[in-house]
Amino acid sequence: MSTPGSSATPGSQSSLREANQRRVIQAVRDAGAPTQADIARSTGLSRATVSNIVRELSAGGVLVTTPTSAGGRRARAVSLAPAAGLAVGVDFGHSHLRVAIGNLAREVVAEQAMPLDVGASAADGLGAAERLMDGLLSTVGATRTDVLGIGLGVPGPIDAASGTLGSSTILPGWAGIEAAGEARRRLGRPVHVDNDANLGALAEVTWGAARGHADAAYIKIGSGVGAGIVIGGRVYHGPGGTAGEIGHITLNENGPMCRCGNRGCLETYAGGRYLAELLRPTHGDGLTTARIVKLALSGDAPCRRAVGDAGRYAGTGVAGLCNLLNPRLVVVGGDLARAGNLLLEPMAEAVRRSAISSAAAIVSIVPGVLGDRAEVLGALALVLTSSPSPA
Amino acid sequence: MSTPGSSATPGSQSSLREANQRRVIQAVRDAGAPTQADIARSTGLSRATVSNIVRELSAGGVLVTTPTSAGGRRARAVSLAPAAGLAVGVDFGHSHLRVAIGNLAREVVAEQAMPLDVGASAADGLGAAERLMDGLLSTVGATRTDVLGIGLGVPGPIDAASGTLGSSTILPGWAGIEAAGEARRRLGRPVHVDNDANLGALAEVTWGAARGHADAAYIKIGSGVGAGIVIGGRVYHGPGGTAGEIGHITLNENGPMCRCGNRGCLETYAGGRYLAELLRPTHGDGLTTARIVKLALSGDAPCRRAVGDAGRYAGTGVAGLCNLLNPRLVVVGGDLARAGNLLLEPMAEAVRRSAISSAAAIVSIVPGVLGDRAEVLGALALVLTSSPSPA
DNA sequence: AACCTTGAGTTCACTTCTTGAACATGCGAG
DNA sequence: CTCGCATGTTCAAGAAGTGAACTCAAGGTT
Repeated sequence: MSTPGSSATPGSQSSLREANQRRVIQAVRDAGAPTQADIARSTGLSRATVSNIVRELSAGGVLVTTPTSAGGRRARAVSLAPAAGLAVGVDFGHSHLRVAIGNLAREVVAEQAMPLDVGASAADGLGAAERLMDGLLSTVGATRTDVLGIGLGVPGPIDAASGTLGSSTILPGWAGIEAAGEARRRLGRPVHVDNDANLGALAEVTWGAARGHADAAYIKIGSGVGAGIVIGGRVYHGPGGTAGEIGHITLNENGPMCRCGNRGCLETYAGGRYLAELLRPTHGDGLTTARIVKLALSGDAPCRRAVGDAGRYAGTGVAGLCNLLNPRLVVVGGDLARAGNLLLEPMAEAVRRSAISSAAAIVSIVPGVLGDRAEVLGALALVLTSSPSPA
Repeated sequence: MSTPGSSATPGSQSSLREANQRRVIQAVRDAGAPTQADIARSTGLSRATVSNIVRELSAGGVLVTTPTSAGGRRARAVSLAPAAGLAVGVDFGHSHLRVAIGNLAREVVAEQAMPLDVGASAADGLGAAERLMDGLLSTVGATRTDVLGIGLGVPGPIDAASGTLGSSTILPGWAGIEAAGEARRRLGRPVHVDNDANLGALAEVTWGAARGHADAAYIKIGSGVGAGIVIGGRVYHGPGGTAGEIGHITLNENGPMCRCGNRGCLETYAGGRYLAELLRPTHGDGLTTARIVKLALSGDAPCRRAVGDAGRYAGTGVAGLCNLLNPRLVVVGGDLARAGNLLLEPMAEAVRRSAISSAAAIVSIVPGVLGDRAEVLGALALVLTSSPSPA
């Protein structure tokens, strides 16, 4: 009776069966709504085996087969049972809160954003998230008990294992908060946490520009700079849980002071908050990253220059990443990425210039396709991939 | 007839069988010379299965059972067949050639090094390796047909998949050579190639300082600078096959010209060849890395300073690596590492200083324990782990 | 000395799984 | 309208793991 999740003794036939069930579920997850034949091809299993496993998992309520409305044969799409549960993604940005609800078939069924004060406490933020989530759930006729898990995105370094935020987070009200536990207590459902860059990477690799790539890097350039590293199809967190902090590699020993306590970090040359500082003499106070991008796109010379330089510096850092990890694809996201080629061109140029030739030759620097939804969608994907109903 | 090594399609029964064969072999390796009952207990497999697998592998010549000399029943110790096959590791350094022979029990049974001219052609080098290998084989009473595979270590970037050397190799006579194929033709046995840093990483993780670590980095500082990155227990090569080129991350846009064509690469600040350049005014021509280390250890002030500075610069680069990958362990090897704390202290200090605090806090910078044998042993491990008879 | 206990390794019947082949089904192209 | 063809299902055969029964030998017990 399809008891996935439970693990049989390793090496036994039933463990093989379970492994193959996981393979099938993973294939469905990866492909969205494949046919059984697709699954057979992508997993390498025989059609017969796939047929058996799909029947079992359908009986167990894990998968559903949609009889191709047309009524006939020719492709019965298999997908994860939507009624089996919902996933909630919550993204805390530096000035906004965004919540999305999706089902196991990876369809986003509801999504909403609202502004949130940077200085808000963790309690305030979670309270707002709670209300937003409940509101969205009621619009889709569901309740909290339908929620399999909640993915939480926070800016700044976080240990995904313990769920504790580092001190250098962008949200001062959150420093040192054991975010995962706190959210679990308030929301009453399993919570998974990760930082914004890792979630962006997860989203882009699941739905976006890096789809189908087992190895890739996602660079988020917004107010700060961070990276999500995808290795073997999964976001790599590293032994310490905070991998991907590309924003704080040193470009210049004697450079500007960074909020992390070092000097000359990449972030101080490419992060939106530092660009605002740079542009203060010409543009005054209150310049946001979004505004800088807008001005740059409309031809404002200082802003164009600032964005271009940010791209060059970011490219130098990415070149280092390319030397170390030799990826085929680097996806660029975050607010500053909305400047398009104003940012990407100098960035790609810097990579070609600074990376070792064998690394520069194979890497493509492309913009993310999910925009400011990347983080919420990643939070959603976090639930769908990390605590899947059965996987 | 026990065709281990060849991998069946994942998910199939035969793949399960292979996995269980590996389990048994691993158990034997871990325990030394266990009985079948011991194996059954430690693997969780049934005694019947163990019996079958042991019979197969014995017939295949991989395992041997010693009939407890006493003649009777009661514990037939199982061990890896020493004669089942040998692995050969070959390491081409910038000035030497080193060959080691090991058996499936991971014991090194013969090892020898000889000087080799830097300018030697690939054909010369392979010829010398051939003679050295044959000589060593005869000393252990074996022939080439006993060799299961040959691991080849070369300095410089190499695509492990295609086996072609990049142009920036340290050995000019090898540039563009399709090393794996060339060696296979000459030596007539399966050949696996990788670069020196990756092999050092593999060796340290298999036998040395990083043993038991699934994630770690190995930095080789010798004439050049390179890294081997271990992720999930395996050396990570990246999509392009040349990951780990830490020697060519840019520390200074306007720094010294590097042989890779860029300027201010880490290698130009920490690589032995550049230190020799730096010390030319005080010490004249012909300074080797080994000599610099020796002088530094014996108190020569310029050399101490040069080594210390190299450590600081290397540490800055390693800090970037720590920010990106957040490892718990960084092993330092290569000729310059023989300077011990003269190099490691400033290096660790630079990491503490330049890496983000969460990354600096958890990382240990330790010296490798395999010295200049690291690469050969890694080449040996390459054979034992990548195409192991069955392992 | 004869006997019993105990654990090791093997054999056998049984069950679980995967798989290739054969088969039914229905959409598209010609 | 028919044929080709890919899809999904069923079936029998083969591969593999497992518990139980069995053989075997050492070592202690009576």
